Amino acid sequence: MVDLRHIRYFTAVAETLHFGRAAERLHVTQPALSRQIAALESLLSVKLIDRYSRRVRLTHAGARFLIDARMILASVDQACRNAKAADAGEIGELTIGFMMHAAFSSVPALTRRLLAERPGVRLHLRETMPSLLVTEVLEGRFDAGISFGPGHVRGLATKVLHREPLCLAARADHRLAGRMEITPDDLADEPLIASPADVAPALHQAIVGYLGLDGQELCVRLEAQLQQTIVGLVAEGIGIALVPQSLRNLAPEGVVFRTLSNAPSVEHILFWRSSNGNPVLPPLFKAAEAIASSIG
Amino acid sequence: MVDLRHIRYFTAVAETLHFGRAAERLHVTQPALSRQIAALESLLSVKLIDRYSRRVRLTHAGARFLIDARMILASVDQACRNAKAADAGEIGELTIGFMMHAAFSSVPALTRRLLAERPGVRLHLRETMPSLLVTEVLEGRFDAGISFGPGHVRGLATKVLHREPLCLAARADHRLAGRMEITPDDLADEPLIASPADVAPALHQAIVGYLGLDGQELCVRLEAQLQQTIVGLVAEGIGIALVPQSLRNLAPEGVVFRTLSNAPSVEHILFWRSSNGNPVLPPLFKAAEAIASSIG
DNA sequence: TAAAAATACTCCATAGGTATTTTAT
DNA sequence: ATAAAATACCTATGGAGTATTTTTA
Repeated sequence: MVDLRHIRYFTAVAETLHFGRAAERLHVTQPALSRQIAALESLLSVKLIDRYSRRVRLTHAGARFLIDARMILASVDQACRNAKAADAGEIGELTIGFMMHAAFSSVPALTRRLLAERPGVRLHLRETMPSLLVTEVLEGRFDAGISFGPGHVRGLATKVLHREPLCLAARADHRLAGRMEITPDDLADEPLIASPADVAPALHQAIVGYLGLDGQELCVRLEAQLQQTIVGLVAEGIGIALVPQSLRNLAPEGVVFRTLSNAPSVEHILFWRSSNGNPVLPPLFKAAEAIASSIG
Repeated sequence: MVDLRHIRYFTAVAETLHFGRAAERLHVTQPALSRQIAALESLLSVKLIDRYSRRVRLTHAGARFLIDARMILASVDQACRNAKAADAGEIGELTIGFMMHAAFSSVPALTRRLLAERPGVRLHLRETMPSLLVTEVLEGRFDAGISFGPGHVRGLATKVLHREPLCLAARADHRLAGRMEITPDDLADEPLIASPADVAPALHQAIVGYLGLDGQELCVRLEAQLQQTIVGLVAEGIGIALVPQSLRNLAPEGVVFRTLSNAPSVEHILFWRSSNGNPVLPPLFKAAEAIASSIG
């Protein structure tokens, strides 16, 4: 069976056209080299080298084999380096799922930093309904997720990526649109549009806490999973909402955003399965730490 | 040093994800396989496989290495087949030099047949001054040449490819242009344009023989190496010429061709260095024989 | 407890080394 | 006569086999 020794030895002879010097280059003796070349020719049933008493030449088949042999040796070398690079997280693939509106805040910051640090990494970004994110990460289809905190889930590790205040989203003709600053009292009788508690517990909690409804049910006129859907409904005049500030980036015409006094914040949390061994995860944590440290 | 055994063994384990079954597939025992995989990981300093007590999984580095490993094994296989194919003349390169006007007769016939028989062969066709052809072939820059017979040259082998009669080329306003058939006597006093004897001995001999000038000097008004140059000079009214029939294919306006009674023929000869070991030469001979057998 | 991989130990196939021969210039 | 590859013969590395142990689900 042909093996790399044959190919290495052949390449040395083909390149020097001299068994003695090739043997020297390979740190073996000339007879050992002669025998291996003969063995290779016998395995292939093809003469690769013409031996004359004072010089050596490649046959046409040998010239062809040299081309392939060099390619093979380069491939083996590359394969070894690739394995090391993959182990070090320098090349590889990473799939990140995220709630959609993070596409305008934490996702670009995180990916820009990771790719700058690891140009060999291929990222797969998957906009995903928040309700599915944790499952996808736990079951290994995503390496990491970004949402408003999955809470404490066994087997998940987390890191805060980004923090942003909530603000009021209302249509321009709404009575609160004229105010410069909004207080919880202003919102007391207003029916809100919001996500269900189970979809975004942290966001829900921030809103409930801000309104001072300890234990009371939040009065929700309409539920939607995605923040941009909520803003869309605000634009239609169906209600008002408390949404993360970054939603300004994708608001439709006619919606205004107003600062809340003592505004509560929500966090974008990066999370991953603790047992996930993808070597690209550590560089991702590092990128996450770097952008988290720039939180105000 | 990594060798193909490591790569073959790893691929088997990676594909079965089971050391026992992989060992069976490889016709070795499980401990031998385990040791070789461990040796590979140690050579790379990278863990390629995660072993659990009841199942085996690839690490990320292992998954990367599997991709490369399969490619390497396929390349080795291909390299062996290429060497055999090159040895059999099924793939390879062949350089053929030829006198220019053969481009309209023997060259297309020969190359069409060779390439139909050997689709993997790459042909390099080189239009070449006849005076250079023999040297190029003898010195190995061309594998074969096509011309009007190089005569007997030590170290060259030859094969007749094509035979064509000579005919008269004259300008339309020449006195012989009106004749349907020309005899040697008609040409007695006419100064001819022709190639020097050393450039195309066989052609020269055919003309001398036809005119019945045993030993006498051929009366040549003007010499040129290439037949198409000669026809060009005929078109300018500088003289007449006896040229191979295939020159009709590239005659300029105003030149007519007239049949010679008992016209002599010249042969297109394929020749090559007898010691040239290019495995594509035998298929070329075969193609040459096939088209030669269709000579009238 | 059992399936599956790792380890311990032995053996031998084969790659490599030394000395010599062959070959063609 | 000599440069260079092949051959003969011996040595020893390391890959493979058998038997056994370790590991964890």
